[in-house]
Amino acid sequence: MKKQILHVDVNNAFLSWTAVEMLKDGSKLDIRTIPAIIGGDEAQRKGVVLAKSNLAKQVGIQTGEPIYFARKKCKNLQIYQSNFSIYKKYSNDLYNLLQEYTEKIERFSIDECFMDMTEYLPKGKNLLQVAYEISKRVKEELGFTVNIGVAHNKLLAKMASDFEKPNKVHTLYEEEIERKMWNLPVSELFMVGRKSLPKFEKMGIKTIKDLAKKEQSQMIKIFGKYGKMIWEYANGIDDSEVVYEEEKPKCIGNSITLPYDYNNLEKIEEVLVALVEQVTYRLRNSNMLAQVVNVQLKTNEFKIYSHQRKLMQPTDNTKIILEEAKKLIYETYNKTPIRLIGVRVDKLCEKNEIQLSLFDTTCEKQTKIDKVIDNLKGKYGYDKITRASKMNVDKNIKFKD
DNA sequence: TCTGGGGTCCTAGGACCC
DNA sequence: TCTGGGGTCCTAGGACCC
Repeated sequence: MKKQILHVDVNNAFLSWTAVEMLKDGSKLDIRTIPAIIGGDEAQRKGVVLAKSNLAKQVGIQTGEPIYFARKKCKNLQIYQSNFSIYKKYSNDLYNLLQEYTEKIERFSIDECFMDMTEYLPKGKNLLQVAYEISKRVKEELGFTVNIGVAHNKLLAKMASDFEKPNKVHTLYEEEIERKMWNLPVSELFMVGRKSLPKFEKMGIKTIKDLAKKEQSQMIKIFGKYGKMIWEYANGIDDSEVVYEEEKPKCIGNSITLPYDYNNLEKIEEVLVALVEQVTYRLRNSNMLAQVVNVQLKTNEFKIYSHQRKLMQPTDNTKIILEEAKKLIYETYNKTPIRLIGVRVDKLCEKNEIQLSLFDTTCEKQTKIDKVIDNLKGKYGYDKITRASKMNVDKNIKFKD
């Protein structure tokens, strides 16, 4: 039986949600109707475009580009700061509304959901009618608009939701692939990024149809697994399921671009402490243990070095992970100016999956300290409680909760 | 490029085992 | 050692997504 899939994608999510929040706060201005972007803090060297209004898009502003360039393209561009706690709230509002239609919802990102409606179509309604109903309700009840892709698999639903925007519903059934999808440039295909584009061009692949018409064996020969996947995508083939049960994270990371390049291991270490504290806090909150610690340094020339090491035992202990991270930093740092520092814990496992007896007794004291601090953070706010070491960190750096 | 931050997945190469 | 072949595990790096 064919699957009945919807892909719901919020139009200009961060910008729309900011607009709705501002209107709710009494603003007379709807920033969706002017050239506007959501961006990071330029003073903190995080000045990239995170979202744009349609008018900003019309002058050629692109997501991910430096605000500096965006401003050049548009003199009267309005720039608003991102606020992820607001985005999370609106994302949840959307998810709750969608849940009235099916329990099989995959939260693909903060602003995108896949819905498997196969066993959940209401009597007398088809998939397309449900899509229109959702579209209308989201706009009326939540105040922002979505694009909805209607198809028989996830890939085609996702491609469909990317057609004309905003506030549109599009179908992409198998018999429509040739007419609606094959004429698009191959760069529009999901999972075709800027690195593979030049390679495709050399092979004479310009459109999705060009890719679809290549021999699959040739694509596999050149690109391996990746080649197989995108050839199937170009042909509208995708049998993956909507993953509606919440999955445990596989890694947890935190990184920060520094306000200026660091040349000094001590300063790097101070930042590292704050990053590790946040990562291990989240790790404990998710009831997981880490088996691998990874650190990452980005130089002023954007070269990225990373080092990782497997731990003797899985842990969620701040001190153990910090010690490992410090060692890794010593091994990674080669005295070039550092632009970004990152810490990640990897190969996570469930806490109850492993034997805790030995682990518990060897670092009982540290575990208790972590617990006390976590409780205080939970009670008074993450940023209100801090270890003494973090007090020394550059006052210019704004860490995240 | 004056180029963020959070993830997932894949691959190549080396170490080590029998 | 002028050293085979297959398998697993580990690390570094890179591609892609939003």
